[in-house]
Amino acid sequence: MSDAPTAMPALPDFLCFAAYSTGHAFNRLYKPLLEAMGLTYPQYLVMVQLWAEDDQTVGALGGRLFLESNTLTPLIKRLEASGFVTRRRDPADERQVRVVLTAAGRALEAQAQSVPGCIFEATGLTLDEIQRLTRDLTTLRDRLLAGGT
Amino acid sequence: MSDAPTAMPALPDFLCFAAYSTGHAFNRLYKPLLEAMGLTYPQYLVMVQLWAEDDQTVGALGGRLFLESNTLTPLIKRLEASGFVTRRRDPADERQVRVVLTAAGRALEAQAQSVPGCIFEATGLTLDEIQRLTRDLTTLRDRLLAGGT
DNA sequence: CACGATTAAATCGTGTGCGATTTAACTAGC
DNA sequence: GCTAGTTAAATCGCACACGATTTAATCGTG
Repeated sequence: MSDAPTAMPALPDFLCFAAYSTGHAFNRLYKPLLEAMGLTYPQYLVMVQLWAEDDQTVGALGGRLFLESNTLTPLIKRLEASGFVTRRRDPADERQVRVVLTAAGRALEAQAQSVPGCIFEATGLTLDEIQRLTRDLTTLRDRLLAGGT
Repeated sequence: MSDAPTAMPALPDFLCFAAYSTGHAFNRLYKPLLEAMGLTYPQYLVMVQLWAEDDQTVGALGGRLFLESNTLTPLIKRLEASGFVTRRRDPADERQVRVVLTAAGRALEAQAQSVPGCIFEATGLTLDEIQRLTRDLTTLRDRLLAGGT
């Protein structure tokens, strides 16, 4: 095993800070694009999932986003208030709430088509570089989540 | 230039989501370590800066963290309430507030010595891999921040 | 069938992030 | 040396995150 750092490193050397600040930088870049559609970034992530597969439970959405109902319930209620989704208890299991797109929610996908391209341009990276970085980060994230257990 | 994606990709393919979720995973890993010291993760980032150089203005701290006074002022007030820093107007320029470590704040650095090592272990990466990923993310972040102008 | 254990959402409180505005202090130009 | 413009913090409102708890529904075992 390599040596762990002993002295306190400087801020720019923190991998955690690089991830933290890059996440916020993405959020700032997305904000004006999504604001035009009436979405926040976490709301956009929920919509992306519903566009891929409609009629999902809160738990299923949260499982892929690594978020729980304490965060998702109010977020989805705001999506409902905006008219993009409806929420209803699953008749087969009343514990679960199923989230379903409205016509307006489905229509939003067309407007969102240009968003990934805009973000891609701003990264200044090639598709290969993006894929590698995404893979590396995903691996790291899964290790961190496993280590926290 | 490479082609930008046209169809809406799936969630795991989003680089932004990889950064977003990795940031949260780091936060969850840090939480129990920092909680024992009475800090949150953003508060820890401020303390790391003050340990490197004491007596900084809110603006200087925010410049390196990419945060503004709307976020930092209440955060630093909580650090003050916890007894780790003091805040006082700079006599030479009363617009600025200088943040200074207390004895308790300086003492906390010793307790924090083990934190980077714990995080390093959890990443499962080598120092080289960490440095490369940190560099790649920092480059990306700076491009995103520049693009948002 | 009963009943304790488990599961899914919702609720609550605290602490960020951040756009927008406000307040106070400095600076520049006349 | 006065005033317009700029700068630094602070304030305000809203939307996440998340630990902890609560509520309601289902499951498992006898």
